[in-house]
Amino acid sequence: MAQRKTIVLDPIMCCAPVRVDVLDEGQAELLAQSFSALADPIRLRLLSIVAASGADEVCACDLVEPSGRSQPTVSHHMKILVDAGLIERDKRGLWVWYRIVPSRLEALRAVLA
Amino acid sequence: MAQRKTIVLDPIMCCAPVRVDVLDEGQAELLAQSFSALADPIRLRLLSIVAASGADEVCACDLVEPSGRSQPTVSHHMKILVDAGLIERDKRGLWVWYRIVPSRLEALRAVLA
DNA sequence: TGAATACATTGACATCTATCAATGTGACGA
DNA sequence: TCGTCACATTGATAGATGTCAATGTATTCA
Repeated sequence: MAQRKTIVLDPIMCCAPVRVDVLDEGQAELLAQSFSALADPIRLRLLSIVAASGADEVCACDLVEPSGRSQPTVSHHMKILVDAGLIERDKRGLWVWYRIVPSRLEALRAVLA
Repeated sequence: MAQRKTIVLDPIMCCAPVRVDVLDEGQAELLAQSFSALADPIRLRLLSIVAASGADEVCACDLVEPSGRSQPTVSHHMKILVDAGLIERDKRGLWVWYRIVPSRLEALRAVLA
């Protein structure tokens, strides 16, 4: 299976906005990984469910049914979002709780400025 | 070959930010196509070259060498960026000129807010 | 009209990705 | 300790994607 390294981007900003400086290869590679995490409709919906929930955290058990995918598939997608740094995972007892990482969303926003 | 439909997102905003409302399936599908265009390091660099150039437009002939890819590959990637609405294409004579579409970048920024 | 130029398209291939059934793992409760 | 529960991992498969050589298509100029 393809290995998916956890990204080590600075959470605030990895680089200047695309309008300012041409991205070097390393920056482009890291950013492409982040945007890849957003490049799937199921992952966007999962991210949105977590981000838009009034609560700070959302249980993994509440993601399977609304996503319309199997439990292993949801687990797979959540791992990609976590590895991209967009979501944090916290296991407590039998349940896993997810919350978004606002600074990472902001970092991607900054690149598009 | 896979067909790639031109996206018809509203150029300013397609939907509420992910923090506000859960994306519906149609919105997620359209956004995933846009983010897919950004999910490749070569495309990010091409976009950045066009966006960061002092001039309003950049000639296609100036994209091949800095990208380190063949001419057909660059043409392929530019088509994806154009279809995603992130870049506009203008052919004048033998040359093709590209310029970015700021409103589309802003629309993606808005979704991540 | 014909040759040269700039870019697009085709075709082929290797790699990557999404998906699910089956199975594994760790935690809790009886 | 044993069964159950919640989630992760594995393995397999179909489809998508990036890449380039070869070729096609306009456009310009002589």
